[in-house]
Amino acid sequence: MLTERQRMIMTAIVDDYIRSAEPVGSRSISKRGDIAFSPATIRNEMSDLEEMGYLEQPHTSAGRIPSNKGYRYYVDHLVKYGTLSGHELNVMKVFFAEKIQEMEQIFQQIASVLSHLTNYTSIVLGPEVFSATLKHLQIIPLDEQSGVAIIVTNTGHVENKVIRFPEGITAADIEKTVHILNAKLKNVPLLQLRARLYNEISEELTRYVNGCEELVKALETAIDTDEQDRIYMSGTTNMLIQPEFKDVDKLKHLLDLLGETPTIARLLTSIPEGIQVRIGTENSLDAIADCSLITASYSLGGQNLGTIGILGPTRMDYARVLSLLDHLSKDMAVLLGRWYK
Amino acid sequence: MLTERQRMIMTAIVDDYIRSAEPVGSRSISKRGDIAFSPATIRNEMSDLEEMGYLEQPHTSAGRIPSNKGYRYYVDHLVKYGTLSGHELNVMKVFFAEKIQEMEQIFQQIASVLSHLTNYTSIVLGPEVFSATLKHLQIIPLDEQSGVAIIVTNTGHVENKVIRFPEGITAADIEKTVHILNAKLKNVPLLQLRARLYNEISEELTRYVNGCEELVKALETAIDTDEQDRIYMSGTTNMLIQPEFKDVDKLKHLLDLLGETPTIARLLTSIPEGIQVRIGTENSLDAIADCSLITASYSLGGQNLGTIGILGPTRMDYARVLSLLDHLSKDMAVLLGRWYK
DNA sequence: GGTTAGCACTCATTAGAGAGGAGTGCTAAC
DNA sequence: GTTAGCACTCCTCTCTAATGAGTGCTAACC
Repeated sequence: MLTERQRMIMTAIVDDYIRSAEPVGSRSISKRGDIAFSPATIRNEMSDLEEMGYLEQPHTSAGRIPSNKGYRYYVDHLVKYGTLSGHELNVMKVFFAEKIQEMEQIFQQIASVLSHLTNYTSIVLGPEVFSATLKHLQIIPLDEQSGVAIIVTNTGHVENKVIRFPEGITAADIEKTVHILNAKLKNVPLLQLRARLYNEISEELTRYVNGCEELVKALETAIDTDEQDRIYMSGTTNMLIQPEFKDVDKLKHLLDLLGETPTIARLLTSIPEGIQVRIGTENSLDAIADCSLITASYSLGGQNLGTIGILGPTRMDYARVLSLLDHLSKDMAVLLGRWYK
Repeated sequence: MLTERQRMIMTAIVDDYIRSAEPVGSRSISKRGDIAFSPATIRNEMSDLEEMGYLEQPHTSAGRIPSNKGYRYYVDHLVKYGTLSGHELNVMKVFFAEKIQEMEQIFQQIASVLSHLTNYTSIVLGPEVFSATLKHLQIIPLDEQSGVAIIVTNTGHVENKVIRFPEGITAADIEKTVHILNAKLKNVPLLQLRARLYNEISEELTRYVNGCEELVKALETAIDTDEQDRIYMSGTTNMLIQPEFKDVDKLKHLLDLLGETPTIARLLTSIPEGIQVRIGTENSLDAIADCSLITASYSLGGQNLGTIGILGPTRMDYARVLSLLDHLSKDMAVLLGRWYK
């Protein structure tokens, strides 16, 4: 579609604009050395590129900036993954060498490393709890009417919820129920837990225990954990230093959105595996219409576990972020493999 | 110290400045009606008040604004608690009528109500877990080398931590240890748990179980929960709309600080009971040198549990926030009483 | 035909000048 | 003790002109 020269010019414009945040003029490209044409020639090409929708002009006498379509073309055809700098590798090495105590720490730290290295906002989607299997289920009574339901997975993750006991159920009933459930449900994937609770189990239970339907219903709420617990974020305040968010209103919208963990969780879970770049309005959330979201899924043993991502202005350093995410998502497999042992 | 007229003028200046965020001139005060003196007279008084350090002047030909000392005097001697508006009462009524499922929800919601009613940032310090007593302690093995230690309190709070088993300990040993610990430690306040673990218990345990010292040490880390889990915050982005934070650098510092939950936790736990106002540099944190922190502790049955607070610019509506916090902290006692039943 | 030099034109940005106005401090009169 | 009057300060706003980066177009060049 585009000639080689147009591709070179396009690359130059995107690169320059990413660096400077200023519209790029024909003369500055001509002076770069790698494109040995006069400003007039480049102007003609730029005019064509604008007509095709890859560039736009803030006003008649300004340089050009990439349009969303332009960024898309750049990401799809032009960007070259860079190699990581010594500093970057070092920061990651230090991080991966650290002794990790808790699962959650890994993801919080990954997010922290990402935002520090990029000066953008990082979002990490931790592994789905549901891919884990049930290790142990327990109800610990607090008083006559209520107790804490606790679910432990094989990964060491603990979910807990205060539940209210149904009327007239005895402590012995509860104990019996839990005992039966444990025997039946051990090592069952959490994902299937709900279905199993309803189909097989509850039928059998009613034979032994009075009023256990209510109890099972209460238990169900405990496994119904929120997706938002999987979200780890870091560097949200880095948005402040981006010139595209000088406007306080726009900034507030953005930060408010980032505070809505459930929305962010929904956004990240809806993204397919692999490395993905969503530019501007491709995200269909108004608040991040000026942002790009780059994500990379990480996996273990072929199974997709979660996603790490960077949210920055559309004018973000795609090359660097892409190579960083690529590298880090692969390292995570190693790290998690070590953890799960 | 101050004459009645000076106090009136002081009140007028603070009130006006809180409303307008603009330096207050002598003429505008004279026109208010409640102070029937000419601008010249008021100018003389203002000059005296400035000399005493209660007012300052951004530049020679501007009006006066309250100094930190001025705000301090205002808060200590001049402010009158307002009565809450119908709207405010209504929002709170709706909130308190809501069915609360989990303890944590209460505090998150209180924070949310506070920030929405005030348009400032709210911070809630939840009750100290340590004031609760141990209901149940358990170790659920994940594999040969590790397991999850779970602690349930009488309030339904659950703490959990992955621990590594000491070398050579058997499943039976672990079970025995947990059994002994439960018998010994049930209903012990968490605060005393650590001491009891070391003094009485571990001595007795060594008689029965091999290598249990290591296990106890691992358990200890589980009760060592972070203060930061007690912090609930809402409305941090409200800082953006305050004119005192037009400066992006200052704003970033502030938001970064608010993201450091441990620091915030330390700040709030260091504040004495009752209603407290900390103005500007009284907080000794650079990032909130232009902010005031108003806090009110809440209690249940005479025992202090935690704190609710509002962080806003020093130019904040003290009267409204004070009466709101006063009211809400008292309501919380009722709410928590109902919860603990 | 592709490339380039030249030139007129556009328009955001900046600096400077001047007017306006809010507010003060001081003095003198009430 | 209070107030009117007045000179003075200094911020803010607006207007203007200059600057300059960048464009589009045309005509010449290879």
